[in-house]
Amino acid sequence: MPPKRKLIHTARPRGDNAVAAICAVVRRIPEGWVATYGQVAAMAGLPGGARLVGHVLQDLSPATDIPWHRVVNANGGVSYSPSRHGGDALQRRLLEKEGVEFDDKDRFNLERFRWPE
DNA sequence: GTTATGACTTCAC
DNA sequence: CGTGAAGCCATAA
Repeated sequence: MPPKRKLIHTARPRGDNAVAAICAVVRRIPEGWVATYGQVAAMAGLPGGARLVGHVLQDLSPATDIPWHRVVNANGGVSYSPSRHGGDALQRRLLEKEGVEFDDKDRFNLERFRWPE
């Protein structure tokens, strides 16, 4: 057994560890439900890591089995950005296919579709 | 090392 | 209900 490491004063996993934690959480989101970036971050043990969640999702392979489209922002809507190259529109389409209803402001009832855990 | 940017959030106005 | 500022963390230049 290697000598004990000098110091690990962080209870918050970083790096690959964080990526794995985030993926594990997102994978648990049931079909027809959604979770916010902040919610996913908190569940992964990364309070305040909402932006990190976004970066992780952007790095995912296009053929990933992770339901990335069920991760939305705190306004109850899809986060639109030019850097997504249309992936944002795809996200909305996938959500609608799973039963999430958008209003004319491109938002849905977060209280109703938010993953309860 | 610093600065700028981004699939974010929250609070003040 | 919209806007702006500050906080947050990783990445790119």
